Amino acid sequence: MERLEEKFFQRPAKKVALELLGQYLVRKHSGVKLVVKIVEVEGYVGPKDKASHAYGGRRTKRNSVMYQRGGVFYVYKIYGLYHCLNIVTGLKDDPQAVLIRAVEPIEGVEQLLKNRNIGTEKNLTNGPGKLTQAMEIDLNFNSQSVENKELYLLKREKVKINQIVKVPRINIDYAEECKDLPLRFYLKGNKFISAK
DNA sequence: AAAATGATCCTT
DNA sequence: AGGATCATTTTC
Repeated sequence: MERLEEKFFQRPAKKVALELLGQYLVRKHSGVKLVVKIVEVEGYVGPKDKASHAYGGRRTKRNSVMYQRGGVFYVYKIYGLYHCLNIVTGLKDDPQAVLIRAVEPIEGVEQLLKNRNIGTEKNLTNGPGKLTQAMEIDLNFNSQSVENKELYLLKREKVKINQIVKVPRINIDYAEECKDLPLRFYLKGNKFISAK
């Protein structure tokens, strides 16, 4: 199966976000292979996006990865507890990214359950912090290329536009007029969409 | 140097 | 509806 290369991500975040739905994310870790399908994403679209870490061209130790070329992972720790997985999009010095919000388990469910220390698929990967815990994704992947051996994406059939729901993003109440922008996309009817 | 803040999750 | 929990960011 064909992998998504850096080139795929070197386009506007909104477009990349839409096309990421239905694609597979693969994690290889000490001989175990985990495969999931991306079912929910959010776009963060540059310096004028008040919801973005890079709003106003802000550049800090944490978000500096967003200014790299599209096709590298942006992983950060939130609330001191959880990790969020993003993929940088656009060209160098254009800070855009797509946040992976929810995925559907395809392969390696046993290991995913074990990593989350729970017994059922309910609440297994339906949120950004949950999926990173289930797949053992942490700061080690920050600024790594999508073209690496332990975490990468597989190209799958493009999802039809009428199966995609477009709504405002979540938990960005501070973003004022930007908070109503429809940049959260998910697969209609999928059981692994994050709460709310 | 100190205070505030989360692109969240879990329990009540 | 509120608490956990702490690295990062912002403020003084």
